[in-house]
Amino acid sequence: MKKTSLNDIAQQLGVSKTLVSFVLNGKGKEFRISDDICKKVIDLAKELNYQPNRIAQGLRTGKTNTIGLIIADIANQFFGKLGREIEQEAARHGYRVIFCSSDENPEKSKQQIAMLQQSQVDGFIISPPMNSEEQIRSLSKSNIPYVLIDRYFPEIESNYIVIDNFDAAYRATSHLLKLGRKRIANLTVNLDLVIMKERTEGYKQALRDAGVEIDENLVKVLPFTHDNKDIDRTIKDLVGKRNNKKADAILFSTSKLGIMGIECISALGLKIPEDLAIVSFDDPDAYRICVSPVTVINQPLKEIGKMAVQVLLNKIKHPIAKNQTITLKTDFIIRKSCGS
Amino acid sequence: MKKTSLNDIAQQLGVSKTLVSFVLNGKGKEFRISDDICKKVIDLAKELNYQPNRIAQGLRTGKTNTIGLIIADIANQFFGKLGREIEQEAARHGYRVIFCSSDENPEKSKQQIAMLQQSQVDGFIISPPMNSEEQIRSLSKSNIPYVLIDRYFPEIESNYIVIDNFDAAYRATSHLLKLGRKRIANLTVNLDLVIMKERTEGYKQALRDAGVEIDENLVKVLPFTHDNKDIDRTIKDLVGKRNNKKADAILFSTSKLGIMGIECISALGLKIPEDLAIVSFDDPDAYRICVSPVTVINQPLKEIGKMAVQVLLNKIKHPIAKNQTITLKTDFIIRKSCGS
DNA sequence: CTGAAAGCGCTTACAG
DNA sequence: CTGAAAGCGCTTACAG
Repeated sequence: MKKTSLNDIAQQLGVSKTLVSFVLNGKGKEFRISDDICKKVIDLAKELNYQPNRIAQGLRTGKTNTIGLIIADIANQFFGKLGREIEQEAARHGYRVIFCSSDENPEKSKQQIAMLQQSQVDGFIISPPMNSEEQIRSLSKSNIPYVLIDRYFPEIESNYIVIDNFDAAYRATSHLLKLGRKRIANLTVNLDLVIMKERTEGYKQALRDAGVEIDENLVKVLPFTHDNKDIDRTIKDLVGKRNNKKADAILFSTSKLGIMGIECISALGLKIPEDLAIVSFDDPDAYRICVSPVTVINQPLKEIGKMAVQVLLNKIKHPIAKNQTITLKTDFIIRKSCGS
Repeated sequence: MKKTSLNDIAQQLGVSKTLVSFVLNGKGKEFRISDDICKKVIDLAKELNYQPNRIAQGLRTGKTNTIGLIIADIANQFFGKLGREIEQEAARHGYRVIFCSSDENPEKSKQQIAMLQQSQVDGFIISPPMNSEEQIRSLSKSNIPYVLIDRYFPEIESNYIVIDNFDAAYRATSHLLKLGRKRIANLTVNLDLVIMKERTEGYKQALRDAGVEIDENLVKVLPFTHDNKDIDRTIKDLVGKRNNKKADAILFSTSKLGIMGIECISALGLKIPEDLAIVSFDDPDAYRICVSPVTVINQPLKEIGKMAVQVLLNKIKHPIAKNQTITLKTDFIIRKSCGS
């Protein structure tokens, strides 16, 4: 059973497909097509269950109403929730979204960008992996609408939506200091991205402002491909028995680190917050039900997703629009992992 | 800067676009086009950074190499991980995937199916919400390739990939019985779906086989829109102070229930597993780091995703292929939430 | 071996 | 008010 096309409707009604197209696109009045004919067209379309072929439309108009989304990993709850918000906001505006997980791999994201371009997406929302500057720059050059989320490259003029990482880390660290922690560690990841640096900077500034000496041994940068073993080694390094300058708190820069970290800490038989206080970026489900629910820096995912779509659609509509750079504040949610 | 098309290449080289199309599709040899010309075409394509327009291709060939995926919620880690596997396997075969979250809402999934059909996807992978039988049946009627995952409708002939829910629940319940639990509750959700019934059936059969009387008061069915309050009430009902026939264990039929449940149990000051043993379907991160890491029924997500794509692509290639119905076994992972 | 032509299903100037 | 025609960028039978 072939799908019904505009032409089928036109022929059965003995009118042109121009007319059918006008009516079905709600331009009946604009072209002063008689109500009678309009009704006939609409009724027949419904009867034949006419479904417009969006790719034919896209080919003709150059607009597919599709957004390409590239994130690190949709199975990571941070991106899952963010993806969900983006999907929802996009749908509200009649856009579909094609999801791609880049695994922080610039080769992959490059391929995915090419693939999405071939699919004629109207624009991109990208959480760019490190070393993907060239790809992003080339989007700019080709005048393809895109907005970056979660990360950005200061040297490239882009639309982006990020959070105030410095401020968030500063507040988290200050919180630990206020509760009397002195040897605060920062566990982060070598994604060579400004946002990670900003987090560590905020952490250091808080220490400085409190007159606490910065000990570079307490700043641990893991490869972004870290697994349990890397974390395990690092945690042991920070709080191991032979260490006479043990850390008494850890600020995790990602929840992936945090979740793995908590597993290791438990395995070592250490108690949170007694032996070790903990704060982390992001707020996965896991943090609410673990031994000592985790105090977190929660990102406004709903807003990030919403803004990303809105900024992108605006750019699609107005290609000459100035780039928008939006920095959102985070929520600091105090639970039990820092003691009191 | 306009994108370069087949025609541009043809004109610059003074050949027909037929030829260019052949060469670029690797059919140079098949049509015995001279190596010299082949090379010229390929080189120029590279130089001009030619990107084939996939939607034009799709319009012409009737194949878009796109899969439509409809799941309940991509922010739910179960579907996030599953979606990831599907994306990955699809990419391996040159397919893209459009993600849609239906929120278990048949109205939404209906719209999403229509939208995806209009986008000319080659096939669907669907986790159908309850009351979506008609939509699924109509896909069958229209001969559109699709495969169901996680759930299925016994009365509709479909491709589907599910797990052996009865067996999984049976084993989990038996495990609790072996550890001496007598008053085992089953917390489930009123998704009027066979899979939920099978889970409860497996639970009941295990009780029967162990000679333990089934107490219907211990089977709690929550509305699928449940929030913390619903769970809270239910948990209190099961283990509240005034209850002289308290439950001593709970089998959660979904991890969403389980995560909320553990929050409530902790809030009530109850200890897992001392006061209450716990087993749950699915294995989100949260379960590994909570107070008492949770013993779970883990679904083989990698395999489900892989099979779903493979079965779908097979159906796309061979539209008359018989439907495949695949039931996979689950892993039972013992942690600490049941004691020993 | 290579090219001219038709056509996938739409939209949209243009003409009357 | 309505229609004939061109064209978006491809693929593919057909012809030579």
